[in-house]
Amino acid sequence: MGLTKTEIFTEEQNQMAALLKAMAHPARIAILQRILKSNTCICGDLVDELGLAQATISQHLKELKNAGIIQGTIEGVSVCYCIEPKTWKLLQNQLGNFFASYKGEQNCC
Amino acid sequence: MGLTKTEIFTEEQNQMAALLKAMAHPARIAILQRILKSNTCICGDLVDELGLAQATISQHLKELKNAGIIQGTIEGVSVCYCIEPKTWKLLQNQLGNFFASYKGEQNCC
DNA sequence: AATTTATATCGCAATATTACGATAGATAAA
DNA sequence: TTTATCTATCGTAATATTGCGATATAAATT
Repeated sequence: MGLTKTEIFTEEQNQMAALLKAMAHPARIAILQRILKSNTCICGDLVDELGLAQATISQHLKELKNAGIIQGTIEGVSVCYCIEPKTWKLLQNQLGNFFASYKGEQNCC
Repeated sequence: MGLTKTEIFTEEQNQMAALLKAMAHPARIAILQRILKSNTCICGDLVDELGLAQATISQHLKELKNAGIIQGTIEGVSVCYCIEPKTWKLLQNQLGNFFASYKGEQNCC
């Protein structure tokens, strides 16, 4: 096995899980924080800032890009990464609703 | 390899990644949704509702419990799971701040 | 054209995850 | 006490992830 049974879940559940999974790594959190911090986009400064090899960073960026969380634009020699607004807001809403649907402490546990 | 280099990241980055990772599976999203939906706690109804084997569900519940997202209380023969309010609110805040720190579309990508 | 610079991809090794059958443990019911 | 019920754990197979060196690609500079 080792293969998630996506077919038994809803589209929404699979999508949310995929987006969370793309974010669920400290390096990718750090990359996103770095993009968010600088108002402008981020190129390969990441390799110097995080303590990971260039190949590894490139792989993490690819995962964030594949998930649709960031987008990259070629800017001469380097590539310019920034947040993909559409996905960002979608996930923000989904998570917002999800967490807000918790109605406080119950009386059973 | 295959081992995340947690030592080069901040405590906050590692914690957030760990919590997101615990949620980043459609079955675990479904479990959480089920707990959230019913105002009371949830025992083993999950095995009938989701299309996964009992051992698999138990494993997913364990992961959510280890991450501190849910808690389980033994209730006779069955076990009663519900949200762990502290972790829930922590993650809610962390994610809220994280997503809110995006300052809209920039001019470079 | 040759060189430098920035990023992507390949291939690999180590480790982690997912799923499940089989089985164990623990409480309730008969 | 025996049986039924519910959940946890073990063991295992299939697959995925993480990290990196080596190498490829592609644009800019000399």
